[in-house]
Amino acid sequence: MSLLALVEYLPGMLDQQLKSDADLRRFEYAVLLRLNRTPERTLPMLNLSAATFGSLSRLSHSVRRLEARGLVERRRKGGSRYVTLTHEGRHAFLAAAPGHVQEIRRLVLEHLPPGTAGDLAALLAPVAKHLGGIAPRN
Amino acid sequence: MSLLALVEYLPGMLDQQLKSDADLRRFEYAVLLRLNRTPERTLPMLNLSAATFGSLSRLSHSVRRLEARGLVERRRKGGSRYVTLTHEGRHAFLAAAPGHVQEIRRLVLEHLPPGTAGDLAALLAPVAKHLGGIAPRN
DNA sequence: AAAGATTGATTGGTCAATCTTG
DNA sequence: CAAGATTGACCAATCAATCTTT
Repeated sequence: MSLLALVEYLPGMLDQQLKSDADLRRFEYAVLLRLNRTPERTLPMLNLSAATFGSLSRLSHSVRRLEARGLVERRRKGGSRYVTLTHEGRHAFLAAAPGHVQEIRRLVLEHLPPGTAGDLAALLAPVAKHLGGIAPRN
Repeated sequence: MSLLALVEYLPGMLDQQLKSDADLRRFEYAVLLRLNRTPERTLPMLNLSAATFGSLSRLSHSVRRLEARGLVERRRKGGSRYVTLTHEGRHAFLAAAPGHVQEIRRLVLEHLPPGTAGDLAALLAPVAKHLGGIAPRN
């Protein structure tokens, strides 16, 4: 039940913080984060959708908006579409990251019994793995 | 990170199951559940919104739809509005519950290391309590 | 035809403004 | 006026249908 409460509360609260501090949705932040972690700051849509836990359709809409804001660029190459983080996008991500990490710390990590973050990770890792395995790939 | 993955995946998957098996959203299910647990199957909007982790506005929209489907009724009493589960609503809930519980078991509980469900609850309880305490009451 | 990606319609949620009752 | 509740405009996610490149 606590897990379900978290699942209900957390997304909304994280969204609010990101929106008011950086004008980004959680999902948009995840897109920028993944691109920034990648050597060429570039990924094909399909990989990006897997890395962000989102459907291709959701990603496509989201990337269109991010491109309109100048935070990413798209180019076609073969049967795939590559998305690249722009300088402006990188700046937006770097500006948003500390506040967001801090918010997660404030909302979650600080309230775990001391020293149990690793235990929590160990419990949830197999669940996350399973969900990732059966998630709808649309 | 596993927790964040859960928070991304779970809601969508639970919604899908509920929608296809019972034509209900997660939040609507929560509304029916709470009303069903209550002696007179009746609660004022404000209490119901707290019990379902939702804003008053969200609840209001949601209850309007549920009423249109005959699953709940509303009546005004003093400064408050009371929502009551109808027979039809109770049936819908009872029909949906086993499948939903089963889905949670299948997605989450079965993949926790055996005997650790209690540990997980112990870790997350203070976090859930904190989030409940600072959740926006709009 | 298949894989990758996009689009458009619909719908649920959020936010801010508003209504209603005590 | 304050508390409880509703409304409407807007935005993002979902779903199904479609387009494009190999």
